[in-house]
Amino acid sequence: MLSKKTKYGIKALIYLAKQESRNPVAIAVISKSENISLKFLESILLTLRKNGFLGSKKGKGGGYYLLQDAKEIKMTSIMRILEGPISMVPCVSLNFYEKCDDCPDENACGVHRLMEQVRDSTLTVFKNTRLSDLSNS
Amino acid sequence: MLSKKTKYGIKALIYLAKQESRNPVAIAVISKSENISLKFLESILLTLRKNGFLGSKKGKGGGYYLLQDAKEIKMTSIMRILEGPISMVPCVSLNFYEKCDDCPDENACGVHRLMEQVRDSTLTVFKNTRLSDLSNS
DNA sequence: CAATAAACCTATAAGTCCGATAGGGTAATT
DNA sequence: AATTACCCTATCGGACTTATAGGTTTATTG
Repeated sequence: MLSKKTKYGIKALIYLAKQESRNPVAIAVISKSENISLKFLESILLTLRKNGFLGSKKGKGGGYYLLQDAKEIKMTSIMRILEGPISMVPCVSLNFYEKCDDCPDENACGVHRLMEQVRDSTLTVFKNTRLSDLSNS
Repeated sequence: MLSKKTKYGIKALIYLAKQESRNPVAIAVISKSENISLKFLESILLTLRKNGFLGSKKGKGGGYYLLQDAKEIKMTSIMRILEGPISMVPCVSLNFYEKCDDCPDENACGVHRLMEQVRDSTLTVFKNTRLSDLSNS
């Protein structure tokens, strides 16, 4: 399941990508437009800023803005920051690998092989989608 | 994330598919072989039986066995029984659809469109994989 | 027919994680 | 100086997952 954190985060990024200028947009504005709890969104945008996606400006007229062009932002990187692993199982994760307790031999494990395929197909979608693909139209 | 319930369920099904005969296999046997908590596995096999995947036999010499040929069992149906929705978001689910609270127009939602693609690509994997594909080799 | 084996069923405990809230701190504008 | 809006930490309630406990029923076997 996609967490609301990720869902809201992507929605906010799309919102910012739709802006014509790169003027800061206040959290409250995004929050109202997208029906997202203000405080929750606050924490999400904070992590997006800390991870280099967003810049921020304090004080009156302040807010968040995209640091890169939406065409340059791959969904893989957004997903990994907000959601964490893309794989359904840690033993198949490229960026968040963990061994299974129960499984003595990954190569002999059918679940492992199945989940590798799922990971690859999902990854293909995220790799081929940029933020701009979601904000246009 | 794939729940342990699903992971264990699939492993048990693979184990049963690997049996040469269709003689019943006791839960305890599978539990030990696959390092799965006995009681937990018990409840998983029970739901698999109630959903028509497994038959069971009580008493001494009893256990569980596959009802269909492993070639006939699609991963989609296993996943939907054990894990529930295949989509990452309810608003995109074919079998477990739910509307989003926040989203006024699904077609205008970028997350929605992205997750449709993820659903389709994952679904393709599950549709093209049968239990026999995981138990052979 | 008694003993045993193994599936069946319900309840519940323990733990974890998510979503949300609270409350104040800090920096920039007016 | 006052206001605005981002920054940061802590915490809470609820939901879900994993696992355990304990007993019931059915079938086999000696």
